[in-house]
Amino acid sequence: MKPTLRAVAEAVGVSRSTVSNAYGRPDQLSPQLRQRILETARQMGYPGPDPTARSLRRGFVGAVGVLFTSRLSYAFTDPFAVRFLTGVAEAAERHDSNLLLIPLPDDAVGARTAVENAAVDGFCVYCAGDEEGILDTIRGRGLPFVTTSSCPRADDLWVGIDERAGARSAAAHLTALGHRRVALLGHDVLPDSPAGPLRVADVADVPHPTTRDRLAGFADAFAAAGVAWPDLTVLTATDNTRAAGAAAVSALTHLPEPPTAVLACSDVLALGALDALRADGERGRHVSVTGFDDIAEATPAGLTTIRQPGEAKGRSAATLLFDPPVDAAAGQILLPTTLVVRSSSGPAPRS
Amino acid sequence: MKPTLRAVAEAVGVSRSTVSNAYGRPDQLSPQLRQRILETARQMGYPGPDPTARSLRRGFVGAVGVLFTSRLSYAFTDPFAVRFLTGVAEAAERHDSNLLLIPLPDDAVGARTAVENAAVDGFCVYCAGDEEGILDTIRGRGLPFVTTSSCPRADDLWVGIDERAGARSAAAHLTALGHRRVALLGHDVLPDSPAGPLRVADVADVPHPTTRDRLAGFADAFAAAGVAWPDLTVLTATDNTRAAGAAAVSALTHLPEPPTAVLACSDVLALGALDALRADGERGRHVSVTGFDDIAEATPAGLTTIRQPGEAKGRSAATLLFDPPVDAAAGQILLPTTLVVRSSSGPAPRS
DNA sequence: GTTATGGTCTGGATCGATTCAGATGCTGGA
DNA sequence: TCCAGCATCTGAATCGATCCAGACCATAAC
Repeated sequence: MKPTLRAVAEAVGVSRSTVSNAYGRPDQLSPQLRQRILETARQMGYPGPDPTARSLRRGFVGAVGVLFTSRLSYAFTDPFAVRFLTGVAEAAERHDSNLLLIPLPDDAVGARTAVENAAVDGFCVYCAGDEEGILDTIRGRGLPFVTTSSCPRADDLWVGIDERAGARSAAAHLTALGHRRVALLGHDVLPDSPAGPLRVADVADVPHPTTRDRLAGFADAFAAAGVAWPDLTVLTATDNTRAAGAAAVSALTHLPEPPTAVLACSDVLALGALDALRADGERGRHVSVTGFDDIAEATPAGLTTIRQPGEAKGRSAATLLFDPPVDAAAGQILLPTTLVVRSSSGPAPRS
Repeated sequence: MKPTLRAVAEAVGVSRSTVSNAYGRPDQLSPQLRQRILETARQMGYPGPDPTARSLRRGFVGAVGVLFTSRLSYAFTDPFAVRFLTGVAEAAERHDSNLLLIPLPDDAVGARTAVENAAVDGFCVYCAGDEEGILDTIRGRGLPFVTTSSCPRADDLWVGIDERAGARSAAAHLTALGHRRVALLGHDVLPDSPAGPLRVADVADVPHPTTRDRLAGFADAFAAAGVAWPDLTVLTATDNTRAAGAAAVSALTHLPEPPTAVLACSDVLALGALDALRADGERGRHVSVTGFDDIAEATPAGLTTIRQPGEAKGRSAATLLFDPPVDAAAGQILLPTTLVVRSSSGPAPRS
């Protein structure tokens, strides 16, 4: 067993306080004594104050938790999530904090205990499924947190974009190009539905807030162009991955009258859609595709998409957490989005 | 202030032990009492046992630390690191552990304290600069760890590839194609050197173990083809990023007799090299480029590279940490590498 | 020769839980 | 009736530190 601070104190013949001070408050004891303590500690193989004991006494941990929905390994499949994380990491670093990655199990109780058991000073909530439940649990612990998806209370910290408006501009771009018969592609649009086309009575029924807002934005623009919600095809993917996107879209290619465009709720899904359409040959090649996020792969793929600042989102979130603004109004940060037009979108073929 | 377990105990009129058992060992008390305790706890707003106090007493934390060199935000710029992390995350998940991402400052003392202050049950060391110093600090804490770069002691846990052999096969591919005048590209080849060509007296002088091994592997193959070490151009990039790779290579394009191939120590550097060469126009387009890792972007870019299993590496590392093999020999896992030939490499132009 | 002043160092309380040996009361079997 | 056996609950010790009020001593000032 490794020696404790107490053992070092006894070995040197001083009080525990003094040894503690030798590490944490060098100005509280003479340099000579400090030197002697550190030296014997080294000889005894004392690794320094135990981090856990220290945080218990001090009342803070030095880590912020980042909450992800579903399996933790999925967190990294979306490059946008990685960019967000990069931003959080950057800010955490500046505040000498570590990052604790916390996967949220799908079941509500599991998610609850995950949040309750995390040893952290605060949370960044990146896209949690059961947003409300999670947030309540965090509030229950009395820890500060920042959300990045929708539904914050007025006094919550939040950083995000106008999802709906962003989606609307992507869709407007397509309506301007003449597209009317289109498919909207999201993941987990309705709970437990299989990949492919789906009947969604009302956008409001979609549980996942981000997906809901983006679909609503798409619908807005098409409504303005005279295409009502029931006339839009909705596709659901089983995951937010390229492969799942491809799988969902491949169901389309067999239709007698396939849509002239696919509007995806994320770039990974959009890239998957492109994969599926290209596999379909000449016919698929003329289908327009738009994404959302503007991840790095979007550029070489020529994907038209909505750009949102990923690192900035993460950075702002962590910064809000570390230095909460005195003014509650400054606790909500709205980041800009931009429509980036590339080669994946073009005029609708006239029928 | 949030109530503590003690407060709940007093409110219900039972001992603290009993409340503790209500949470941690339901079989130790009657269901009715347990129900009553949980109910009052809820009413009082008790968030459940404090994670920090719990880990102090229990002696374990439920988190593994992942150690990265340099700034944490860099950890995510290399897709290969992300894949490794994905693998670690997957295994950690299965063992109900969280991931604590730990950035290692460049200075030795900073790195030391970072390792000493991390509240974790063990470490995955992903590519640490001052490998030896870091490992000694971990050993000093008496915590288990797994390394992924070289220099393990015989009784250390390790998972990795034969870096040198992998690099050798990439280089052999190029020598077979007739390349003799080539440049080797790594990052931080020598400490604090500016981007571009560099004089390296001996490969052994390169501090970064992975870079050293790969350069040595390149050199092996060229030595076998009659090209001695001093005749190989060595380029250094300031970072392991695409941009830095491009910057390092752009210095080459102005040479009267540019190399016919660039062998990079990583795919991101290789992609940067391609960027720089393409910017150079027709001339650059005929320079062969090879990478290392086989990240996702390598495929669309047509990059010839050495594939190593990223997720598997991470998964094996975490698994070794959680279930240490009884047999010390099983503590070293060697993963395979494969040469993947794509369009970025071709025959050397005859001069 | 006192009294401030200030630098060092100590003791004991405390952070918030878990653990384990043992107290208590109840049931069933001999 | 008595005791073993079981389920239930308690108390005190413990995990490994940090914090704070005060003790102690030496020097400086009046």
